Amino acid sequence: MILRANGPFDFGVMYDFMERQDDCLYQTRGGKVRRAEIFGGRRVLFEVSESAEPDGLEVEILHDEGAGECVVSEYVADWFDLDYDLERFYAFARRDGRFEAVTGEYYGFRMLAYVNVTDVLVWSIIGQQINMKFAFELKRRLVEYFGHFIEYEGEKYWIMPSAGELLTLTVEDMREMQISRRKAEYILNCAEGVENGSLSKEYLQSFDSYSGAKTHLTGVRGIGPWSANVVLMRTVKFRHAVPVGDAGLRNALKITDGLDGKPGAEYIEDIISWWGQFGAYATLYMWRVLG
DNA sequence: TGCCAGGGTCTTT
DNA sequence: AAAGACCATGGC
Repeated sequence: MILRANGPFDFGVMYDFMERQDDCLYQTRGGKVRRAEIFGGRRVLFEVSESAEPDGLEVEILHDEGAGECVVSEYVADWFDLDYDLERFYAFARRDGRFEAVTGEYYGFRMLAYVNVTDVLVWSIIGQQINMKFAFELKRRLVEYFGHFIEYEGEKYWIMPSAGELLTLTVEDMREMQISRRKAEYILNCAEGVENGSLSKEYLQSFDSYSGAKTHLTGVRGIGPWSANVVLMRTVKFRHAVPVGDAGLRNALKITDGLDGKPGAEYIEDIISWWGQFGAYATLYMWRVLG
């Protein structure tokens, strides 16, 4: 089946981006992306690739234990953020010189969302203050510990464990994976929140204001302003959300603004205020400045 | 080698 | 309110 985006979309640009990540929950090969998921206990493996039609993508289900096309297409649309009116961001970006090069080079690039709230919470904790390569390795160890995968054509496609399963871990279990003691505590704390509903996707989506949701998230131990904004940006899709203090964003601003050193908090706050409802996409494109 | 990495909490000034 | 210590470890 073919899905179409609300405005510009370039699967090739997305693929190049995804290829450079090392997320164990999807696999890139030969221009196609494969992912296994579980919906209501039914596992499914699907493949996403370039479509013949412009601004769209092709979805093919390779293995299905009863999830159905509808659920998968909804998932993919969410994952690639196909519903966002990207042209509106581009219209804004034309008034900010920082984006001149990147919006041209990466035209049709959209946010790669985290559909699964447990996934984004774990990532926003593991990803705190360590290099990305190591962070992806830690996530891989955590995921593979639970042994959920679909095997297809001799390859394993891993599935994120549920929050309930994460709760069966101890801090010591995660220490053996080289996850720090603090982060292990944070992960358990967040898994508990997903289980009891205080961090469920439904609940986070029920906030009608960005600041209300942010206040709720930062009240959770282990979730600071950076992590809260990662969750709000990439899962709940509040378009104002910017991971304040993000090292990549600061490095990018240093380049685009020709600064001598990294910008301070005040400097960034002013820019975020200017970006307004385009903050999330502005951040994504700023990250592309770094290559 | 030493600093940095897509930070956060807890303790001290 | 703001600044510092500490966490942990790999990458470059």
